[in-house]
Amino acid sequence: MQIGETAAAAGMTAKTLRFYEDSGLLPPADRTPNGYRSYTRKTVDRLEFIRRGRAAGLTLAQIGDILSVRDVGQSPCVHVQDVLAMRLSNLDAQIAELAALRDTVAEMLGTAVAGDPAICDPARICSYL
Amino acid sequence: MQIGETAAAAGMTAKTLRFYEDSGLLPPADRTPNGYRSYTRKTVDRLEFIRRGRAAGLTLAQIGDILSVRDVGQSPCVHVQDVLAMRLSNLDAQIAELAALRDTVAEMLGTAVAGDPAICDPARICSYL
DNA sequence: GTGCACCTTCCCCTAAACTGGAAGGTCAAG
DNA sequence: CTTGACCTTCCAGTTTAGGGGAAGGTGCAC
Repeated sequence: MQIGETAAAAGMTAKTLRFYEDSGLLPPADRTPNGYRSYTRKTVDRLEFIRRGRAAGLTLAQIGDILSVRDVGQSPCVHVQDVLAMRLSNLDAQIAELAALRDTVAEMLGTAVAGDPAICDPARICSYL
Repeated sequence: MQIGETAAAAGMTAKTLRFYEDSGLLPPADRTPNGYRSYTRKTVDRLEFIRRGRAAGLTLAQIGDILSVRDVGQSPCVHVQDVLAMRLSNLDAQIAELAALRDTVAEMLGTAVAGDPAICDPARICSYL
């Protein structure tokens, strides 16, 4: 597949794929004789993984860490285990943090819905937030 | 109050206040005869509102929308509800993605632990770390 | 009258994750 | 043979939320 088709399949632009290659999230693409990048279905899978990570609010660097561990397969390497364990606890911490924020926002929203808009005092802005 | 004192009262820096003024989140400050910006307690309230919004993960643009609705004399409550509801559903989606990713990583870790660490070649497998 | 801590504007810098555009190569269709 | 849709590299700009630091004014204490 050419870059545009691959990008479209993953819901991205060709620019983004080149950017990911430069950033090390994608390995240097195979080239056809004319110099065009050539991709396979596996690239689309990888891009979708990246997209899900981005949707989860991970940085490209964090996603890259996970991918690079994934790239060595199911290696029994102790260091890989360490990295994975660390990623896992980072993820747990991040989830806990977001969950706490979620509760805070839900509470703000609860207050907002419970309040009578007519009573909202413009001078104090809005006491919900 | 001078800018530094006001900023400190809101847990911010003077730079941030000037930036908020430039960004339209604060109205152009009153000036003392010597040209210094002069603030009142109301400014601190506004800054604290901004800080709470930021803590909830709202962008300055979203906070600015809420403030500008209030600034034309309308109660921003309904708008605040909308923004908070949207933020809440963003958070839920983000948490769900992170949880799915967490499972993936946990599974990778399970596979890694199942292997035999003794056959790990640190020079080859872990060189990218 | 000199420090010192404030304040002012101005402009540049940061990181992350792209996006746009220029200048040019490739290829199938009409 | 040319048009149009692709592709290539490279360089530059955008956005978010400020931070750094220069060059200079102000005001109070000693």
